[in-house]
Amino acid sequence: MNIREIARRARVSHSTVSRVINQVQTVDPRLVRRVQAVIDQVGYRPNFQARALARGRSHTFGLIVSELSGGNPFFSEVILYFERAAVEQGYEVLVSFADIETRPDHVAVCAARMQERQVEGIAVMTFGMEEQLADCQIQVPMVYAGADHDLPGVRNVRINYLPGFRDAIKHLVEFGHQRIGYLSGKLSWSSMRMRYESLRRAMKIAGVHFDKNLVAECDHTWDGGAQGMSVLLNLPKPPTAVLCCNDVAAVGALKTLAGRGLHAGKDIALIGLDDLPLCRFTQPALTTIQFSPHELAGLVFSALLEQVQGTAQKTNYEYKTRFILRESTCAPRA
Amino acid sequence: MNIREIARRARVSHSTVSRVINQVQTVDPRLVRRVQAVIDQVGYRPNFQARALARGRSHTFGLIVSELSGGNPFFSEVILYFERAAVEQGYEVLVSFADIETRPDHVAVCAARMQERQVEGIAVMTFGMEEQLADCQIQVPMVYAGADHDLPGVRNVRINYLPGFRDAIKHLVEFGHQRIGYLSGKLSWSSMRMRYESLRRAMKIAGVHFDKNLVAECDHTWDGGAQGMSVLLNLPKPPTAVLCCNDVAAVGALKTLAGRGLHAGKDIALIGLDDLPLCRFTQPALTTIQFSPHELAGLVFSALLEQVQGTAQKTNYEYKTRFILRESTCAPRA
DNA sequence: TTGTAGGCGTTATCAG
DNA sequence: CTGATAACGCCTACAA
Repeated sequence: MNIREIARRARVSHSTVSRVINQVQTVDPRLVRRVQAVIDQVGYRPNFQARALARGRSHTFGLIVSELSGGNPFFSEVILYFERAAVEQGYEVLVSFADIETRPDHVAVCAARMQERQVEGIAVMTFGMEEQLADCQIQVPMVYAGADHDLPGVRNVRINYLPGFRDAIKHLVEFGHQRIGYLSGKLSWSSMRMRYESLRRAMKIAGVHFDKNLVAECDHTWDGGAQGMSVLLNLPKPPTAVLCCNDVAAVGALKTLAGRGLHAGKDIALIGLDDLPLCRFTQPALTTIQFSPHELAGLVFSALLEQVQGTAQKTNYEYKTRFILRESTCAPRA
Repeated sequence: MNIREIARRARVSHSTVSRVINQVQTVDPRLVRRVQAVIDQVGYRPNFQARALARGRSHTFGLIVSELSGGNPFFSEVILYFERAAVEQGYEVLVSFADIETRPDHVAVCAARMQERQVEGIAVMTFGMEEQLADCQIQVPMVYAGADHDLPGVRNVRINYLPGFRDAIKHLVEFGHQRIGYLSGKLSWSSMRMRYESLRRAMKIAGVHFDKNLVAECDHTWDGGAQGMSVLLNLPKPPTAVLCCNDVAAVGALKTLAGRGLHAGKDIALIGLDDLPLCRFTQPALTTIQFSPHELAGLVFSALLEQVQGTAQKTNYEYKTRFILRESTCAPRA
């Protein structure tokens, strides 16, 4: 069923059908009704691909997230809210999971596939393994989230981790903590480097001595957090408070603590990052640094839309983290 | 940059370029090299939309999940594995989140949008609110996951909850439990009805008295689980063991227990459903009924592919749940 | 206001 | 084996 068949049945030309479909106001109301009747009757729906081809616009965006997202609820929300924003603006979303761990070029592969699909823009939310794209030939507007340096001609929604870390450290210092540890993700990821740097700056601002030995570079996963916390606890003088590179790692850390009969918020202070819905349901409820997938997805989408529409006024966007106080912190324990 | 421009630069006809792109073997090797050189040089990529239009195949599938998935890691894995399977077969995936709570017709709206995009098939993984689609005019193959009855002309990957529930109940009965409670999701969802029915059957098989008063119909969310557990604990004679409609609700229940100074695996037996990665990291590690998003996504994708290719031999597919023993159960407490 | 003709980028069917 | 030519379904001047 196509536009010509509708035209035949409604005894008009296919142009008229096209006009009716596109709500062109200059069509005779009687013809509109006649055409619409046929359309409704046969349940006709315009072919988006043909439309895109003729108009030269696909009304589709690409969204690349990292495959590690699998177990991490953060990304599922990013996808949800990005998609929702897109649909509101009449866009569709092509999602790709880039296997950035084992295939360094996978982001580029995904981007290339999307480009074949004529996406009008691509949002890259892999948080730290995106530099590889700098050299590959992508011809459509791209927006990154959380890249550590602005690539030429590419928009980047910067993540400002400092406010969150600063208030977190301030909070710990008020409790009297001086030995503050950190469960870092792999520092080969730029987002992990940024978090690490923000922590250092926050500690400097607060005037706390930064001890490199209290940093465990693990993996921003459940298991990674569990292992990292083991490492910290096995130190001759373990930290009295620990920040984590994300909530998932923090929950992993909680397991290790439990295994040793320790309680966050009582024996040790623990702080996560992301503010997953889960945080409200751990024992104790996890104090964290908010990094809202909802807001971030909205910001990235807006940035991409502006790029595509050419209405971009701002040259850089920023997402500010903030500290969320719950129950997993406490004063240092002797 | 299009096929004609490549042709001009390589001094051949666009047909030849098309043949080179499509690896037609009968082309003169010298021409192949010449064309390929130009393609590489200008970084040309074929326009998938035009291709789809000409071929009459979009190589795209639609995947509809429920919007509630936001906070629930289960769906993020479903999307990941479905997409991965699709890409392996040369398909792309259009994901939609259906807001089935507040917009009863949203699944149909999403499906319609996908149809305009010429998807070759649609997978509906909303687990229980899909009946509304029975009457809407979708012209492409569809596969459901976990619908409670087989709709005409529509494939359904049945979820067999019984094995998981049967072994779970058996396990509890061996511990000596007789007062077994259940935290159900809304029974207006067919998947929740199916779980409920499977539980009843499992208890019948085990010869345990089924007490309707020990069932709390809440919501399959973190908060829902927390509230439901409150209801059960407030009963004059609370259950000694509780099964939950999913892991997220179980984690919510854990919070309520903690708030009352009770411990799963010590004071009360608690069993979830889904086997999220998170289960290994709760305190105690959550015993659960496995419902693997990975396997399910693979099964649904295969079913859809078979439908589309017309190679479907099986008329029904089944996913079997299974019991996963961890540490959140114990003998009943006096 | 309506219809005709041409084009979007590709594939497919023919002769040559 | 190659190259015109005609689809695919739609949009859009331009002409009527």
